[in-house]
Amino acid sequence: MNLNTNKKNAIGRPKTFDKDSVIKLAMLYFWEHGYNNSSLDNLLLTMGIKKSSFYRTFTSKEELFSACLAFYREDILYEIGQLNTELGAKQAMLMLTSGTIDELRSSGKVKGCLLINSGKECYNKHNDLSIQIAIEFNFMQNVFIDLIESAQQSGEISNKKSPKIIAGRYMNTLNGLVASIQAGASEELIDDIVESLREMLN
Amino acid sequence: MNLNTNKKNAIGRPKTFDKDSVIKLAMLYFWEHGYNNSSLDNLLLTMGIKKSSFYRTFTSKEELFSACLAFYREDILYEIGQLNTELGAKQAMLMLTSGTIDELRSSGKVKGCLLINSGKECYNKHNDLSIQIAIEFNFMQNVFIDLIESAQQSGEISNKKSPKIIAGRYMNTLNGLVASIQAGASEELIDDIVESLREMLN
DNA sequence: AAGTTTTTGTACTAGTTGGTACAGAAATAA
DNA sequence: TTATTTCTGTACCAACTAGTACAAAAACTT
Repeated sequence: MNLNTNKKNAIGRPKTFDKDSVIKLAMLYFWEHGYNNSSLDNLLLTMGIKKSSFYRTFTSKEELFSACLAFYREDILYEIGQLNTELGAKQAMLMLTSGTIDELRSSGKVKGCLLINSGKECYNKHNDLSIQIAIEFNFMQNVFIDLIESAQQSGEISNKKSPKIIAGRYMNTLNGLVASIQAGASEELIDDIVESLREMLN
Repeated sequence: MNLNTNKKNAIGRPKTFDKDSVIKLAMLYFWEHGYNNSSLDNLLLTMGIKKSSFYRTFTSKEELFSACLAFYREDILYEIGQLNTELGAKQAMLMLTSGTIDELRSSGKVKGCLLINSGKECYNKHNDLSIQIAIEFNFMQNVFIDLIESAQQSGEISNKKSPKIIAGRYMNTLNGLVASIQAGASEELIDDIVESLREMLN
């Protein structure tokens, strides 16, 4: 993707970085370290741009994070879409769980969902961000509801509860699993919650 | 409780504050604001003591928080014990859910479990605290397992799954509920997760 | 070459952070 | 009164925070 495609004949020195690319890098850093624990200096290092360039492109750290939340939503949406066409809706949903466990086994840690992490972090403190997080969260819920619905229609899932209920409970349990892991849950507890997640999609 | 009971004849000016009392005040502040977002200055204000007195009693903010985590565990343990003798084990467990919903309805917010909140906050960043959180978390899990077991024996709960599994899933779902609320979940989603929590204890 | 735009680099601001140092007042026992 | 201990108050410290200001170099179009 050429970042100057639409500006081939622009006057002056051309931009040397793509806004979306640095947003993605920032998003990954935020995801790993959290909003408050991501200092602007560290973000600039991972984005590979200087402070002056940053403030020419973004108005504040908060606005950058806002862009990252939107990017995250789009990114997940794309990934889920890929998994859905490759493996089907049920397996796509199960990948959310197995991906978390794989991450834990390989790195010893789990990052969890950026929206859930940020929801906790911004709750009470960053009102504008909390409002956006709620919007993104509910958007994602609807994506998962559609997945469950199509898995029911294709017969992948025989559970007759409404897609809304299945999706809500599944995602809630998955988010609980991440919290439990991060609080130091035993292998035994983790394994059983994973089992309960699998049962939900039968 | 007289704080000088065991020091009636101590030489010098007697202590004017009780260590446990200020730990409790600090715990409540940490619980509401989180570890990183609780500045020492604000903690000192709520504890009602001066910096010099603080560092005479505690060695650091981290050590204070460690004491708060232990206090929290003991506090919850006592509260659960009270509910257990007053209402029985099943109702005591259900109170964890209804208390969360009551808190949401009356204040518009939920604090969640201090251990879960701190687990997320300290994960990757404060190793010593993470270790302690894991210990406290697993201690609490065992408390809930005992409650489920006694509720099964008394016939309050007819669910035949093992107490470990029921307690694990119940607490995991409750922690997920808090995360969902803080991320901006709809009333409908909240209501159904509460319903699923009730079903678990049938 | 001239004009335009984005880059880098350095320096700075004002506020907050956890923690230290120390003087002096207050409260007690002996 | 004296010794002892804890209290308050004030003044620091060094590190870090998000954000600003501005000069100069670099890369492009015309």
